[in-house]
Amino acid sequence: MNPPTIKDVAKAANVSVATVSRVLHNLAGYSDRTRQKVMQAVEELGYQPNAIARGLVNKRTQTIGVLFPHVSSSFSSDILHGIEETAQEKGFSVIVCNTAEEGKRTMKYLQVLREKQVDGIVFTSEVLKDEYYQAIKEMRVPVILVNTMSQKHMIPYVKVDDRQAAYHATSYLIQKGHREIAMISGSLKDQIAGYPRLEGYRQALTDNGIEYLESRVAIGGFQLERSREAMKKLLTEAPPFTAVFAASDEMAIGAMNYCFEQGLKIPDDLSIIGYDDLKFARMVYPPLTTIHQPLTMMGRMASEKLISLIEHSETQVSSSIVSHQLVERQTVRSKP
Amino acid sequence: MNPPTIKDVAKAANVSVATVSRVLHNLAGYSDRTRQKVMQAVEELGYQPNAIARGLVNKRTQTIGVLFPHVSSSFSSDILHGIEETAQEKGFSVIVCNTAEEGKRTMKYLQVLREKQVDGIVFTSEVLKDEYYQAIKEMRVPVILVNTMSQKHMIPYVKVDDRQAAYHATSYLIQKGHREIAMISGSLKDQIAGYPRLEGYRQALTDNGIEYLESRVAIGGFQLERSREAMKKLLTEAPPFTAVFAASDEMAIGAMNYCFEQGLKIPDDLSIIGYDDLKFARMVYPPLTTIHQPLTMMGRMASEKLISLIEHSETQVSSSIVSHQLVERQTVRSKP
DNA sequence: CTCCCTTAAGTAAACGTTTACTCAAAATGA
DNA sequence: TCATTTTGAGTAAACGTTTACTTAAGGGAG
Repeated sequence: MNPPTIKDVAKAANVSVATVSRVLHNLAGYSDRTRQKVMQAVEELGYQPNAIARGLVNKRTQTIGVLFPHVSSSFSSDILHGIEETAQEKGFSVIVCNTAEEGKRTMKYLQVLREKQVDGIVFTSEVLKDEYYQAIKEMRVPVILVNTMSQKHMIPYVKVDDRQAAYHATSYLIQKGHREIAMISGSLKDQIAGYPRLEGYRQALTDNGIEYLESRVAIGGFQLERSREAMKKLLTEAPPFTAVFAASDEMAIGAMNYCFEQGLKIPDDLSIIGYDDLKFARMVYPPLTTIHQPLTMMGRMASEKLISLIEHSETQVSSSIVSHQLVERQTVRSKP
Repeated sequence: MNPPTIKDVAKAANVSVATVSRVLHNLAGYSDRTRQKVMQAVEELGYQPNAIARGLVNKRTQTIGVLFPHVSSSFSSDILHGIEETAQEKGFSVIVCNTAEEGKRTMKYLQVLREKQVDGIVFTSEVLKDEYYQAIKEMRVPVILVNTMSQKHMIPYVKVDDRQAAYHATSYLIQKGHREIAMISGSLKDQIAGYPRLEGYRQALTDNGIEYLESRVAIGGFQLERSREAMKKLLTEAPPFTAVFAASDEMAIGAMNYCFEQGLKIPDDLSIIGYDDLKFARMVYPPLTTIHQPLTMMGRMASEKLISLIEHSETQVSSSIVSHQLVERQTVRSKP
């Protein structure tokens, strides 16, 4: 009563397992008549190949692992969506691994992925510690970084240029006539979403002959509450300003929230530009002007790169800086 | 230069593979000295067991498959988060399967999961067609339904009582003094998020002696645009009303958006209550009063049930109606 | 008619584990 | 001291495939 195996098919069709395997793989070496017998047996028994057994001999599982710092965010799930989509098109399955805050579970998961013999790994939104790098190197499978990178190790990545995008956002505000521009930034220790974005902001200011004032930068985590506080701080402590660049949509929304509570109107009293273009950026009111990161596409690209690395074991690493896009909605207005 | 196998360890430790296996599994049958030799060899070679080989003999892969109609939504990713979390605690990995719109890829994915020999399946937010049921039955692995159910087949599920929750939402509006209450509903053909919620709404009205008017119900898809249109229709065509119950947060936000554009104030001019309590429900302004579905917890419960079914092959199905919660924020106000 | 090549198929090893058996030596008991 | 049990280990089959190698038969060229 166990699921039928290739042996059962062979017996039913009165041929050897090798022959069954051959017709199933469309290889040569059998007559049309044999083919028919085999197919019929397959049909009658409802035979389905066992990918585990196949994986054992082929040393390929057609499975990739994807590591995320926090699976539930809209951000990660958009990336995942892209990854999963092309993976499945190319015949791969994806195992999701939520590494939790601080990557507490990263090492454990890396081990699981190794034991499960995944063919490749996508590593997202987290800095690639040496420890991780070593572990992955030992597994001898390709990796792709998404929304993160490593200057120490040559690993292909897919991300937008955060510095440039932040520069773009800030320049846009300047171009709209703003000169007193505040920023809500992530932690400066954050080498991806923190420091580079601040640098882009600062550079844009400088390039346009505007003085960079530390007092106009508030550090607020990426969560809602922290950014409300940041906005509050900015509003009370900072010199007057007419626009703010928030390092994430979530921050922008938090800031907007606080402004509304204080009776400030957006964009009339204050312009705001966000970063990420998460789904809810266009759902809030007024719809948020922001920097669009093509997350789903980035996921797709990562998947493609990874799979081509797996299948052709190309050794050349090729990273992609994908271009962001500034999407104008209704939270920034020109200052006359 | 291939990864070391148990044989390599055996050779290095000068024992048989059986012995290595035994010490690795903490079984009896070896001296302390042998244990040490083995452990040392494991250490030196950096041996990691091959889960594929293990899966082949044990007929267990420690992997579950999770089917989603649309991976990228906040809704699904919260459920996924819960599932993944407890799965990993219990030593299981999860393969995500995005079945796409209309479950176009469901059958294909079911086959993949079968070939990959997953130990169980979580099926979410989609109606379980007979075809799916048959396929799963043939795989002989346990299934858990999340946010959906089947009255035809006895399959354990985890969901909130949509009818009751909608009743609750509507009653709440009534209790706040509203008597002219409109609704933005999903398709009535939707047996989960559509029809039952409308029924709950209607029942609450009736039970409170309020006439149910079909003109006060607008059908709008679950996306933003559709719900904006629905709100527009309501505003122009429906008799006057002071509150609206939206069958999803997304709908509620769309409706609010449209109201803002029309200069209506929420909750001053119109009260709105949503459904789901997605992350952004408390991020919009004003924060949305809504029905909370404990999605992450539902995911955890599903995982737990599934794994206990896998491990103890209990035959009793036990479903859970988890309780929703009405979370009061700022989009509903009492009518004097 | 032979020789050789092609075609159609079978045999068996290999993939890396787990585990039921087997077995020798050591420990125990009388 | 001898019989019996316990302990520490090894042997080999099994899991379900894939695939290199072998083989037998058939067909064509000379």
